[in-house]
Amino acid sequence: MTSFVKGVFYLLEGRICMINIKEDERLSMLNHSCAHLMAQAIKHLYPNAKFWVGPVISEGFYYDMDLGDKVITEDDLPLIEKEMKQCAKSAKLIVREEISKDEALERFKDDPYKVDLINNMDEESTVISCYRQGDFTDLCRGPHVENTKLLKHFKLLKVSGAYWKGDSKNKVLQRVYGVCFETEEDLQAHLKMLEEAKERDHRKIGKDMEIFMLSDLVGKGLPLWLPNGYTIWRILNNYITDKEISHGYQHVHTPDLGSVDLYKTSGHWDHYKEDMFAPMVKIAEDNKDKTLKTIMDEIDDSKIDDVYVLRPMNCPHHMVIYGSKAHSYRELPLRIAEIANDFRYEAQGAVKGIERARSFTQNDSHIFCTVEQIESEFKGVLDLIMEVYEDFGIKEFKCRLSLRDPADTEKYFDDDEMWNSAESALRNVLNDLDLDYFEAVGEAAFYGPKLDVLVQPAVGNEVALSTIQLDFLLPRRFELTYVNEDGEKVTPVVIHRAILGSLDRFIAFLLEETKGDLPLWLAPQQFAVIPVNPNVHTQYSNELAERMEKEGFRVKVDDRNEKLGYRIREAQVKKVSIQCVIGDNEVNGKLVTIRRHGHQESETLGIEEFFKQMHQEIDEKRLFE
RNA sequence: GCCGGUUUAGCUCAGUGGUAGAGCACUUCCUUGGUAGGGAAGGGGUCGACAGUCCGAUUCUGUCAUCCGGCACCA
Repeated sequence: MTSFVKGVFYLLEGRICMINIKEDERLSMLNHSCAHLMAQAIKHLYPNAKFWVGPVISEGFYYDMDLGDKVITEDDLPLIEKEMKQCAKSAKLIVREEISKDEALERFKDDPYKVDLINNMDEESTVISCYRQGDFTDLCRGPHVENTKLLKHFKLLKVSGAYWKGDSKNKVLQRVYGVCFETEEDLQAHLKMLEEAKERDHRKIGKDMEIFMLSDLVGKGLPLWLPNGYTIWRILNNYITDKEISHGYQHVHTPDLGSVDLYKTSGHWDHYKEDMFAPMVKIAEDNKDKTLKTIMDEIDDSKIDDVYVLRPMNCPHHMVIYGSKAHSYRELPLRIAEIANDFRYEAQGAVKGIERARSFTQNDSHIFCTVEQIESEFKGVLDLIMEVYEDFGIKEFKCRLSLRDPADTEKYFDDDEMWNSAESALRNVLNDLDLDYFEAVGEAAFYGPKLDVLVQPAVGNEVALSTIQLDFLLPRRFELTYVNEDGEKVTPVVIHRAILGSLDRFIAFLLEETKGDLPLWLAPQQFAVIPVNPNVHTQYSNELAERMEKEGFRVKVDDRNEKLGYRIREAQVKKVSIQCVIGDNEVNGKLVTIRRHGHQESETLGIEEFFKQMHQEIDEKRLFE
C-alpha cells in the first residue's frame, strides 16, 4: 500500500487503515444523503419498493428494503447507480420538514415498514422530521447535505439479505451497500484499498503459502494444517506455553470429548447443544430406528446413558480437575492451562477459513481464586496480554466490558445477585486498573461478565482476540470448594481467560496483519541457501545449511539447475525471510551474503557474525520492518 | 440456518448445445549461471455431484454439496 490520501486513509506501520466514515461528520452526512439518493433511484426503478432503514456505517451506508418479487443482484447495481446520477444531477435541494406523528402516519401509510418505525418512536418525540428531495421524501433524523448535486462520487458495492430488525425469525429484506466520498480521488483510493484488502485475506495467503488446506472429503470447516502452517502453530504453542509457565500456570492435557452429563452439569448442554456436533450414542438393537430428534429428547430426559460429545470448550474438564481433590486457600490462585482442541458445529454461513472453523485450538486457562484475589489475578492476566501483544507488535485494540442483558432470560443464568456482584466486581477492577473500555450489554457469557480485547483485522469484522471472564456460576454447579483460614468450605471464583484466543484465529490475524511476511522468529522457512553455481558451490552451501539446522534455523538449500535470478525470485515469492547467496567470494572468504525478503540490497557477513546476528534477531522476536 | 452469487488442469482464469484452451506449476533435454522469470519438448481435465429436457449437455432446468458477499449465531 503506497497511496496516501490525506484525511481519508492513513498508513500505520505497514497496515491498511480506513477511516471510520461514521465518525467523520461531513462524510457521515454525505453517506447518509447518498443512502436516500439510492432509495429514490430504487423507487424510480422499482415503484413497489418499501423501505425500512438506511443508516451510515463505518464503511459507508446501506439501505434495507422490501422489493416484493424483484431480486436485486450485483448486475443491477450499475443500473441503480445510473439512475442515482440522474436524480443527483437534477440538483434538488434537500429540505428538512417537521411534521406531527399523525401527519407522518398519513404520509407514509403506503409503506408498512415506515409505519412500524413511526409507531415505535419515543413517546416524547412530538415532531417527526422528514427529508425531501424532488419527488422523494424519507423519514429521517438527519442531518443531510444541502443538495443532491453534492452526491457525485459514490459506488454501490454489494447486495445481501438481512433480517428485518436483525431478528432471524423475521422476513429477510434486501440490503444494498454503498459508499460516497467528496472527491473522485478519495473514492478511487477507497476502492483500491478494498482490492488490496482482498489480497490480505488469510484464506488466500493461507493457500498461497501452504499454511492450511480444506477438503470436502474431510469435511466442511475442518482445516488441515500443512507443514508451513504447523510450523507457525508449533512456535506459537511453545511460545505461549512457556510464557504461561513463567506467569505461574500449570498445563494439563484433557480428552477431546466428554460425557453429556459433564455438559449438563456445567449448563452448556442446555445453552449450546444445537451448536455441538451430534452426540455419540451406542444405539442398542431396539433403538436403531430412532431419529436424532428422538435421541436428543431422550438424552434431555436422561433416558439414555453413556452419551458423548466432542467438546466445544474446556471449562468443564478443568472444573473436574480442580474438584478431584481438597484445596486449601494456601494453594490459591490455582492456574490451570491447556492448549486444547475444541469442536463446534458452526452454522454453514459462519465458517470462514481458520478464523472460524469447526475444529480449532484454544489457548485456554481457568484460574481458581478467592474473591479477594480477583483484582490481582485480573491484573496479572492483563499484564500477560500486554506482554504478548508487545511481542507481536499489536498496538491497536479495544477493550469491551461485556455485560448480560437482564431482559434476555433465556440466555443468561437466572441469579440477579450473582450477576450484580460479578459485574460490579469486574467494573471495579477495570476502574481501579484505569483501563480504557466501553460497555456492551448482552455480550456476556451465560455464566458471567467478561472483558474482551478486540482487534480489527485487515479484512472483515472486528474479532475478539483475548478474553477474561469472571465466573461465579460454574464453581457452584461443580460444587467446587476450598478451605479458608477459618476452616470453612468456601466456593472459589473462576476466571476463564484466553490470550491468543484460538491459535487458528490468531494465525489468521497474523497473516492478514503481515500479508504473510512474518517476522523471522515465526517464518515457516527462515533461510534459503542458494549456491550461485550448483556444481561448484553446493558443498559449502550444504555445510552452512547443516550448521544452521543444528542451531535451530529453518533452512533449505536450493541447488536446482536454475539461473540465480530465478531462484532468488522464487524465494522472494515464497516469502522466505532471508536468502543466503553463496559464490566464489563466500566460499573463499568464509562469508555469507544475505538478502532479506522484500528488499533489493544485499549484505555480506563473516560466518560467525552472521550466526550471531540471526540468533539475536530470532531471540528478540524482532518485528518485520 | 437465511438472502444472493460461484464451481472448467495442481494454481489463476478464458471458452462452447456437437465431450475443451491460456499462463504459471510439473516431467525431460539443452543452458555452468552473481541477485525478481534463459530456451525447447512433453504429460495432465468423466468441465462440483446426481437427476431432467434434447438426437446430443461442460453449456439449459431442478436438487444437493462447496466456496464467496452479507444477515443471524459465536460458550
